[in-house]
Amino acid sequence: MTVSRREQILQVAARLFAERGYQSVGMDDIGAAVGISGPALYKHFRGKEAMLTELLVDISEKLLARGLERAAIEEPAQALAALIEGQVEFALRHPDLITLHDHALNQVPTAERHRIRRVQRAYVEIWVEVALKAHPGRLDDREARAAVHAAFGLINSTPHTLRTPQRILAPMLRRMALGALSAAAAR
Amino acid sequence: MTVSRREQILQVAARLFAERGYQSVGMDDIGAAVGISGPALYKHFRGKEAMLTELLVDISEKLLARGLERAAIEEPAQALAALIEGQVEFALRHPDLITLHDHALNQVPTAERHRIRRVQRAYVEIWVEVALKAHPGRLDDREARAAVHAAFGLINSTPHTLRTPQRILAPMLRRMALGALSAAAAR
DNA sequence: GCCTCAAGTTAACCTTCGTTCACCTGCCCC
DNA sequence: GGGGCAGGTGAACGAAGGTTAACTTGAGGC
Repeated sequence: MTVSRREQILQVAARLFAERGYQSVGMDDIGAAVGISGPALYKHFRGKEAMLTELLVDISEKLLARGLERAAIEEPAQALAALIEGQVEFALRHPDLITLHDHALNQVPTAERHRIRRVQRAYVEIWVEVALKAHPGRLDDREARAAVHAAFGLINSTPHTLRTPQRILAPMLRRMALGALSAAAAR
Repeated sequence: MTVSRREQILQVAARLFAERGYQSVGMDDIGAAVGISGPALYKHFRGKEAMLTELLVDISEKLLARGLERAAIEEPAQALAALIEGQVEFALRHPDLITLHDHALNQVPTAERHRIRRVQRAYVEIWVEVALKAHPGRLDDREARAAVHAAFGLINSTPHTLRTPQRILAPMLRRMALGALSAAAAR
C-alpha cells in the first residue's frame, strides 16, 4: 500500500479538513501531519484551495462513475439497491470525503465549484431516474428528487455514527434507505 | 414581528454562517448585513465566537425541550411520530440553524462545546428510548442509536432540498423517516 | 566528477480579520 | 438643562496564516 507523497498529503489533508473544518486547518498543520513543514507543500500543490478542489473533484467523479456502473442494471429495483449499496460502501470507506463533500464545497473557487456541482447533479439525476422507474407512477420528478436527497442525507450521516461496527451499520443503512424511498413512494 | 436588534443580528449571523461557513464570514459582513458597521457588534456580543455559541446553545436546547414534550406521549409509536414531526418542522422552519448545528460545532470554544454536546446527547437519548419502545425486541441499543442518527441525517438534509414546496416535503419526510426506522427494526 | 532537479528548510512578507480604543450622539430622566 | 447610558463611528493594533524567496541537499544521468 505504497502511496505517493502527493496522495499521502491529500489523504491527510482530507482527514484534517473533515475533522476541524477547512479554514481551521493551516498549511503548517498539514505539513506537520506528513512530517514536512508548511511551505514544502507548495512543491506538490499550487496552494491550499487547489488541494481542496482536487479532493472534491475526485470524490464527485468517483461517485458518478460508480453510479453509472450500478445504474446500468436493467431491473429498476435491483439498480436502486445497487446504487444504495454503492453509496453506503463509499460513505463507510471514506467518511472524511463524505464530510468534506457537503461541508467544504463553498470554499472552492467559483469556476471549479461549478464543475463539481455539475458532476454532483449528474449523480443525483441517475438516482432520480432509477427511483422513478423503481416506483412507476408513485412519484413525480420533484418528489423523486427530494426523496433522493433525503436518502443521501440518511446514508451520508455515517460519519456521525462510526462507533457502530460496519458489519451492523452497512446492512442497516441499506435497509433504511430502501425503506425510506419506498415510504416516499407510498403516497 | 419586531425583533430586538440583538435577535436580528443573531438571525442574520446564522444565515451568513450557514451560507458561507463560520470562518468565511467576517464581523464586517455581519455588521453590514444589519446596517451597522463591524465593531458596533461588540455592543451586543462579546465577540464572534460568542454569537456562534449562543446560536448553538439555543438550537440544542430548543430541540431538547421540543423532544421532551413530544416524547411524553404514552403510546410509543405515536411518540415516535411526534418526535419525527417536531424535527421535520424545526428543520423546515430553521434550515440555517440545522446547517450550523452540524457544520460549526467544532468552532465553538471547548467548554461550551461540551455543554452543547451534552444537550445533543440527551436529545438523541430521548429518540433512542422511544425507538426502542416502538420496536420492542427488534433493535438493541447500539442499533437504535445508529438508526436514530440516520433518521436525523435524513430529516436534516432539508437545507439541500428547499426548492421543493414545504407542503409536499414535510409529509414526505415524515413518511420516509418513519419508513426508515421501521426498516431498521425489520431485521 | 559534475549538473540538474526534485524536495526540503527557514525567514520574511503581506493580507485578512477579530478586537480594542477614543470619540460622538441622541434620548431619557430628574 | 445637564448627566448618563445605549448604540454608533472610524482608526489602529496584533495575531494568524497563506504564500513567496533564497538557500540546501541528496540522488541519478552522462
